[in-house]
Amino acid sequence: MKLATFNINGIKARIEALPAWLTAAQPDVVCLQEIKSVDDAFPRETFEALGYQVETHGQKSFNGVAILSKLPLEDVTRGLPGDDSDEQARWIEATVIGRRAVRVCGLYLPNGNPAPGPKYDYKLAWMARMEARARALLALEEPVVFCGDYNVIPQDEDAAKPDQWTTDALALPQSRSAFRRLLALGLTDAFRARHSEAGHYTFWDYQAGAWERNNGIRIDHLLLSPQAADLLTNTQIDKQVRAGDKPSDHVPIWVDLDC
DNA sequence: ATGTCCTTACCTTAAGGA
Repeated sequence: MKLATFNINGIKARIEALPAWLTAAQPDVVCLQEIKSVDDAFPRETFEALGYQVETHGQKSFNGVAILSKLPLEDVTRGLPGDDSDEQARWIEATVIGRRAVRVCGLYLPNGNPAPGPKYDYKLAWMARMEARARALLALEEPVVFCGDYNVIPQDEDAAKPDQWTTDALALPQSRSAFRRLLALGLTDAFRARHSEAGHYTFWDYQAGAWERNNGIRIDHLLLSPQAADLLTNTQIDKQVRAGDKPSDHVPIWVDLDC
């Protein structure tokens, strides 16, 4: 089962680049972030024609997540538990029926800038809610994958220029600490488990020639429950997508699970 | 380097978010 995550920065703007990557990469399951679309406006037919079931959790203008899957999906749920007043569309779950059933959580973690401030408070509260949800799913002792745009640079080696991020919500100690708490639950950062060296990124800002200078950061992650980690056979970042026509500022990252 | 891109609304131009 090839399972990917991709922050597309607007489904309308990526209506050519996303199908092109799907056709080339052939993932079984894709979690999308920042679809920036309400459910009714999502161009589902484009992806159904490529063989994908489409489940969206959108909102107007901002945020919005979706799951595309060539394998059957069951028990789709929308929204991160823990705050009924939260109206931001940043979380979707589904069970993928492959040779084994895998619970997939697609997430778009709040950016949190400027920090300190209410946006940073929201980020940290959201991460605490995610920790609680992860704890509940881990108790099932089944394969679970938490994938998406975490808006967290886990360590300095995950940024080309870590000095540029020291006061940013993506790299502040509280953000990194909350990310480490997820790992401490028993989750595995799939990419870091297979690639120990520095210099692998999933995001390059549109500004200031970040791509041309390879001034990137690694903020898109797939965290695996122990039962999913046991099935991990491969994981890669599709960096070349950033050099394509009309690219997102993020690129896809994926895992292969033996199931 | 105040450097770009996407979306929406106040819609041929600016603002908010990232």
